Amino acid sequence: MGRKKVELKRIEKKICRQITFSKRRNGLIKKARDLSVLCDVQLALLVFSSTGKLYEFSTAGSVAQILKRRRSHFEEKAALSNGANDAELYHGKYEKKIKSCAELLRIIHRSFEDSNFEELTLSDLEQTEMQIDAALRHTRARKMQLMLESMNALHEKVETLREENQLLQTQVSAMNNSFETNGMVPGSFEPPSGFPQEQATLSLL
Amino acid sequence: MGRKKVELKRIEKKICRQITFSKRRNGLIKKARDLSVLCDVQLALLVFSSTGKLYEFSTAGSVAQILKRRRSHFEEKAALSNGANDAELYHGKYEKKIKSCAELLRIIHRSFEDSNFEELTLSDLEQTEMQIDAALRHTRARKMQLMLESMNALHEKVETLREENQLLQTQVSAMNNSFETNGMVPGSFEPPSGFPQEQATLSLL
DNA sequence: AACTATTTATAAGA
DNA sequence: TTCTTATAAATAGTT
Repeated sequence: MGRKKVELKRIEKKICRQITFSKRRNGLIKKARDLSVLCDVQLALLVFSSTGKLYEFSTAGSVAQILKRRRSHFEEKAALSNGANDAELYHGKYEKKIKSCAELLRIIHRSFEDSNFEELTLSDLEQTEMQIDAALRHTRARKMQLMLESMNALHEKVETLREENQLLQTQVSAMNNSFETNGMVPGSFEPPSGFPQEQATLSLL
Repeated sequence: MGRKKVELKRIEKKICRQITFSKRRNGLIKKARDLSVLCDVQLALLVFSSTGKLYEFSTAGSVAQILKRRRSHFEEKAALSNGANDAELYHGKYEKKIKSCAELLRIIHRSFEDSNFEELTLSDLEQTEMQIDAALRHTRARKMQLMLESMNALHEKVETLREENQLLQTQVSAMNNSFETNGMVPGSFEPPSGFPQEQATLSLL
């Protein structure tokens, strides 16, 4: 629609490309807006120019809302094809949980790769979103718990070793003294250099 | 562009609305594709029909890729508007880091407590959302890094102490032997019970 | 940025 | 749904 027909291929002249981009981007956004008004639909349009600039348009106030809705959409689909329920996910036996996790991953994967979204209904979206979010927090919390337990165990180990060490050092000193008071050659069993008192090195922890 | 001009308002007749939706949706996608080809840009288009069906179009293979790029985009933006850059955040001085965090918290607080919360535009809020989300992931990543560093340091400390310990034990044994060969009372400097060999206790770590 | 000759999209009808 | 076609809208090249 112009003075002459244009080929559908990248416009080589940079200036022309930029001008066309500007014109057509506005046109596209106008058409998107018209569509949303005329047909009462929500939509979002994201455009990255060749220079990396981002142009966004959406009805529904914000692109984020559309993306959220999109996420819910997929989550619902996942929920429908999901065999595992809450109880299994959170209170089941070990095998069940593992199975559920694998299931969950599989479902998530499928959700984001499949193309037949048409089969989804909207009824349980919110609930599914909550479930996945809960699963995420659950996983994170468990991870943190394990890490902290591990660190506590390490701290205890360090303390135990340090105490044992101190006792041994005391012993060595006492024995050296004993040697001395018995007129023997002292010093031969001093701790080798490179093993100092080990007291102020743990500031990082 | 049709037999007559249409008003820009919701089409009331459902049948007409659906037909128009179908036509214009296709038109919009075609225009989007043309724009991406002619001007060498990446874009994504998400449309939810009034019946809840999702229609997606994107260049770049998948919508997910565009969304990922969008996320990166906002993260960069957040990083730029944040006084501290990556290097500063990770290797900067304490004060700088604290300042950045305090700044962030202040912004978040302001966002949620100000009486003119209502006056913020949706795009403001969306940007804030993206920035906070980026900060969250940043914080999590940093936390993990520090925890893993800390655990590594602890493991090293344990190893060091264990070696030192072994050396001391060897010393004590040697000294006891020395006492013995010199006809003195042995055993008085044996390690007290409760300090066993400490060899197989670290399976957890 | 504005103009305008053309092409393109599409509303209504079949 | 699909096609047809009159007409509205978008826009390529120009100024």
